[in-house]
Amino acid sequence: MELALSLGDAPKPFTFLDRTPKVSNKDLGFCMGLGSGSGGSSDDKTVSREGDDGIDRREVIRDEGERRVSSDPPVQLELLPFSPVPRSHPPMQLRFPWLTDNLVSEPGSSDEPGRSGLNVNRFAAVATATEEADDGAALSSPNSTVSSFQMDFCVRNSGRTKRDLEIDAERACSRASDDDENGSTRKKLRLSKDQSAFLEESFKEHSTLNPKQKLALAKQLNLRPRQVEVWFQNRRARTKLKQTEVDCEYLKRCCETLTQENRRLQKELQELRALKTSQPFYMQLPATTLTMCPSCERVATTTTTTTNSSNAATNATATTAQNAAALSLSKARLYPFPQVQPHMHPQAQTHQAAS
DNA sequence: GGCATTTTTAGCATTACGTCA
DNA sequence: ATTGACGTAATGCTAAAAATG
Repeated sequence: MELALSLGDAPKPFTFLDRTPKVSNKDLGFCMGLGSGSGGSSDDKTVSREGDDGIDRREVIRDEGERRVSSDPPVQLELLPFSPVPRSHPPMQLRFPWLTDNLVSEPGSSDEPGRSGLNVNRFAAVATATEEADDGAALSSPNSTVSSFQMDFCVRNSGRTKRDLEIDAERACSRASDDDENGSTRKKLRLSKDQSAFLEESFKEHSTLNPKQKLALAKQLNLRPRQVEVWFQNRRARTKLKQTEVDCEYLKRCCETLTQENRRLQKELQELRALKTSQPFYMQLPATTLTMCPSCERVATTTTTTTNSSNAATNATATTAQNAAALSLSKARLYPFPQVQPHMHPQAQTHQAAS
């Protein structure tokens, strides 16, 4: 049994969304609730320096949390595989922003019929996020595409209603503001199923995030970059733990198998010893030994015959044959490793061929 | 280029919160 | 209503890598 778990070492673009054009009409996947924040204030921008230092980062977090509620309808993103696309709703596609080649640069210039690429600035919440990302991107990467990406998603119907998502966002905001009042209390926002599902899908592509990806993901999910970062850290830890459990289970089974095999071999050895004492001709068998070729240090098999027992062997041909068969079977069982091929040194081979 | 210092990041252990039976 | 178990978000610390002077 072998488990292959690729975690993807090198950062690379998420590819599962690259495939979306192929399944564009069938759809992708999960229903994503984006609680839209209110329009970004100038204050928001001043504090969106995630990464400058820990303190500043926490400040950003607080401010972003306050923004989490809006009267704007939340944007729902369907990510459930191949769910039907209601005609009444424009087709959407949630893309990772760093996949610029997939993005629709201008509304209406979509390469896919029926898909309306929406400029992120059309949504107040996203516009806010863009402003933050501009700051963040400017810090993390001067050539970052984060600031200029345009998210291509539209409102879609899903199992959850818009109101549900609004309630989610309101609850999150209410908790956040309560915490802010308390000051010292630890915030713990439970991510929605949709957010988790999207993060999960992202994790399948990348087990680690670069700053650009982190920012973009945070924007899309309306989370703080730190939350995305933490989620990935915890997710990696869970993966590792799970893998450890699997490995442990596997080793346990190996151990059990080997213990059983050991018992069986011990038993067989006892039987062979009993056979040896009861049948003295057992010793007349040719002995197979392993020797090391001195020149190339490879193992070779040699067979020697006990010469002084030839008569006895002749007299007991049948018995010896039986013993030989039993012994060879036993040897095969005793040493279930890849057999050492009889080795002959190249020089010896040429010599033998010549003679 | 080599070195010292600072910053960033991932990993890890742990804590604390939310949910559920 | 309470409680304990569990899952998981969040925190703090460390070491290594990367960036900077």
